[in-house]
Amino acid sequence: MVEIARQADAVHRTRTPLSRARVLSAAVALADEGGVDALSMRKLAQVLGVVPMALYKHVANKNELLDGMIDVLVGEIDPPVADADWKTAVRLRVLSARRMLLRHPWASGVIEARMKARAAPTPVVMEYLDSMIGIFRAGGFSLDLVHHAMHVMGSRLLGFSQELFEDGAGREPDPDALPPEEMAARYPHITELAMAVTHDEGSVVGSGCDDQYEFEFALDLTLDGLARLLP
Amino acid sequence: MVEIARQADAVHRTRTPLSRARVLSAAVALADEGGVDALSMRKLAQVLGVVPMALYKHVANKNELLDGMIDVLVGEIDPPVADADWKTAVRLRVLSARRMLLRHPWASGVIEARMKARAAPTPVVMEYLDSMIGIFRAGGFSLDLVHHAMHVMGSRLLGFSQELFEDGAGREPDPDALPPEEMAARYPHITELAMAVTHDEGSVVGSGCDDQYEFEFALDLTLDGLARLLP
DNA sequence: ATCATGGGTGTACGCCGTACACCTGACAAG
DNA sequence: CTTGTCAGGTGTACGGCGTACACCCATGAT
Repeated sequence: MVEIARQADAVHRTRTPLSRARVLSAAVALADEGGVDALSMRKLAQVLGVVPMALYKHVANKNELLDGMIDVLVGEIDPPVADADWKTAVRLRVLSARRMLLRHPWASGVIEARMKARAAPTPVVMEYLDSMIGIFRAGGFSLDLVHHAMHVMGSRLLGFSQELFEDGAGREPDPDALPPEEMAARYPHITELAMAVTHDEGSVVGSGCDDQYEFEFALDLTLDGLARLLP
Repeated sequence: MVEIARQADAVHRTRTPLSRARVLSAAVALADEGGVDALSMRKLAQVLGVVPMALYKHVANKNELLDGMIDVLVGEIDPPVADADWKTAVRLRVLSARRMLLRHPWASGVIEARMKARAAPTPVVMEYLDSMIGIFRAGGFSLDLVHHAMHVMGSRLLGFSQELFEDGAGREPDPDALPPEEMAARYPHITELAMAVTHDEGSVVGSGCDDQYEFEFALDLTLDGLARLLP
C-alpha cells in the first residue's frame, strides 16, 4: 500500500506538467492516428495521463482546442522564400501547405469547419494570409487583382482542392457497390475516364491517378491565368 | 381520459406515415434553420412527431441520413442545358450548384465530409459527375484533358470554393478582436486589401466584397485556362 | 382464422462536452 | 516560519448524442 502510494507519487513526480503546447501537440498526434473522430477531450486526457477536466485549464473548450491545433499546423508551413518571383514563391508555399495537409489528412476538414464557425481566423492564420497577400503585392499585383487572386486560389491557398473522388482506401465500405458492367451503363463518362486513367484493370474508381501531378496542374493553370492578367 | 385517448388516436390517425422522402426533407429543413449541428436524430424525430428509433426504419443510421440529404440537394441542381457550348454549359451548371449551396449553407461541409468518408459517392452524385464529364467530352476534351479539368474545377464543380475569409455575420463572436491600428500593424497586407475593398469604413474584415462576382471571376479564369488547352 | 411482417415504441448503454465544487502544493508577503 | 493566494489537477454530475435490442400492433396475404 505504501509501495503503491510511493509509486503513484513517483508517477506524479515524473509527469511533466501539462501545458497548452503539450495539449495541442498531443491532440494533433491523436488526430493523426485515428482521424478527427478519435479526438475527444476524454481520450486526449487519457493519453496525457490526466483527468479530462484538467485540459480545460489550458484550452477554453474543444473548439478552442481545434483552433490551437490549426495554428500548430499552419506553423508547419514553410515561410515564403526570399528572392523569388511571385509565382514561384506562391507555388512553393502552397506546395508546402499541401505537404502539411497530406501529413494531417483530417486537417482540411477541421480548418474549413472552424473557418466557417469563427468570426475571424486566429492570428497565426491571419499572418499566413497576410504574408501570402504580401507575395502577390510584391509581385506587382494591384489591390483589386490580389483580391481576386486570393479568391481564385481559394482553398488551394491552404494546400487543398478537395480531391472529390479519390482512391478511397480506408473509407467506409460500400454495401451496394455496382458490378462494372452496370457501372459502365449508368455512368458512361466516369467509366470511360476511369478506364483511361487506370491502365491496369484495378477497381474502376480513381486509383492510378497522380494526385500530386493533378494538384500542380491545377495550381499552375490558375497561376498562369493570374499571370496573364498582370499589366 | 377517454378524451385524451381519443385525441391521441386522432393525432395518430392524422399523422401521414413516415417515409424516407419525408425524413430526408424534414432533415434538410431542420439543417436549413439552425445549421447542421442542430440536426440530431432525436430532434428530427421530434419534428416529425415520432420517437427517435422510428427513423431507423427509413434510414440505416445518421451517416446514411446525411448521404440521403446530399442526394436531395444534388437533385436541386439544374440539369445541363442542351444546345450550348461546353463552357456555358459548365458555367450554368456550376452556378446552379452554387445557388443550391447558398440556399443550404451547411451543405458544402456535409458534402465534403461525407465524400471523404464514403467509399464511393452515392448514385445521384455519380450521375451528376458523369453528366459533368459528359459536357466536357462533348466539348471536345480528350480523356486526359477532362480528367485534368475535373481536378482543376475541384470543389467548384459542386459550386463552392471555400470562401475562406468571409463577412462573418452570425459566427462565433471573437473575444480578442484587435483594434484597427494594431490590426494594421500586424497584418499590413490584409488591412490594405480590406481598406481598398470596403470603401466605407465598416468593420475591416471582408464585407463589401461581391462574392458572386469573385466566384464568377475565379470560375471564368479556370474555364478560360482550360479553353486555352483545347486543340 | 392464422400468421408473417413492416413500421412505430420503450428502454437502456456507452460515449460525448463541460459546469461546478473541491483539493493541493508551491510560492510570495508578513 | 507562518499564512494566504492561486494555478493547476481532481471528482462528480448533467444533459445530449447515436443506436442496439426487445416489444407491440395493425395490416394484408394465406
